[in-house]
Amino acid sequence: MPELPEVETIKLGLQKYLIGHTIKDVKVNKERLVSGDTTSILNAKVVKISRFGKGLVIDLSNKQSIAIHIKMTGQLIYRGSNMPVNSRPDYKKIGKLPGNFTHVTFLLDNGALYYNDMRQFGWIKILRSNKVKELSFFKSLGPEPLKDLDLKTFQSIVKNRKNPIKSILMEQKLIAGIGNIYANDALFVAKINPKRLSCTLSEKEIKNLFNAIEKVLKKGLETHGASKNHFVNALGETGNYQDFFKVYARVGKPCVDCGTKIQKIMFLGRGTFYCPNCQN
DNA sequence: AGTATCCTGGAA
DNA sequence: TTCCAGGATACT
Repeated sequence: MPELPEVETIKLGLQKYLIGHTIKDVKVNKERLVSGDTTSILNAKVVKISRFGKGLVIDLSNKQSIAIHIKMTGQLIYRGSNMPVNSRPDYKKIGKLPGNFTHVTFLLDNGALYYNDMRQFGWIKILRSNKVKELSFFKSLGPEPLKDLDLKTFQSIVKNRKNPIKSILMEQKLIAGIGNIYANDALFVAKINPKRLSCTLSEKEIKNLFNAIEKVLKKGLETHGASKNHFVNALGETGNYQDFFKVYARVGKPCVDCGTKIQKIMFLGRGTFYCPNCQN
């Protein structure tokens, strides 16, 4: 599921409900997904929640942190102790918590945070706050779009390589946070074929792509993420970006610009969607 | 650059 | 029953 807009949406929700609250207990049902000492965060207060690429970091008052990557099917859902669960609008989708896929539960002084992960690809690492940046995932992250990725940096990333442009967009070491959905849609907005080698892009195309990345990520943020599959926000509610997909998951449907049928191919091991007319 | 891999469920 | 799924990594 989750790419930059989705993880950012979760982050904003967690900030709202967790900051200033104390972790009273941690229950781990799937040891494989968790590393570090869970007792080291008991009675610590949540002071800060950050996102780096598709990763989340919860900083605690005792200089410990919880680093989380939810990968494909992870969910972080908060339920306050005073929320009447059965009446929640998301209850039908999420159901009882903890549920079958709840692998970790953080009990707080104001409720609980549940980590669900059907495919169990995600991870939660508990460690000293000053060690987070040493984790290989965070250490190797490239610049953040909408933040420290400027056009000049983007140009040098693109020009100096002869990889397919789609692989560059999705490479977290080069640019943080873009995954398959937003890579597909950004390439469509910029009218660039996903297979094009990056070094063959003109100045104009690079600029268009840079703007397209901003545009689709901002739309993703505005619509609170894409909930085609498992993504839900910190309250278990779905997002709306799936209603604005340009090409992603729209195989056989008409291109929003020219009406040509959107094609799907397997490329770089991922479903790749494009308009054969607009994206030559 | 391509493929297998960690898992499970839903769609075809 | 087979294939596919938005991630990241470790191989060839």
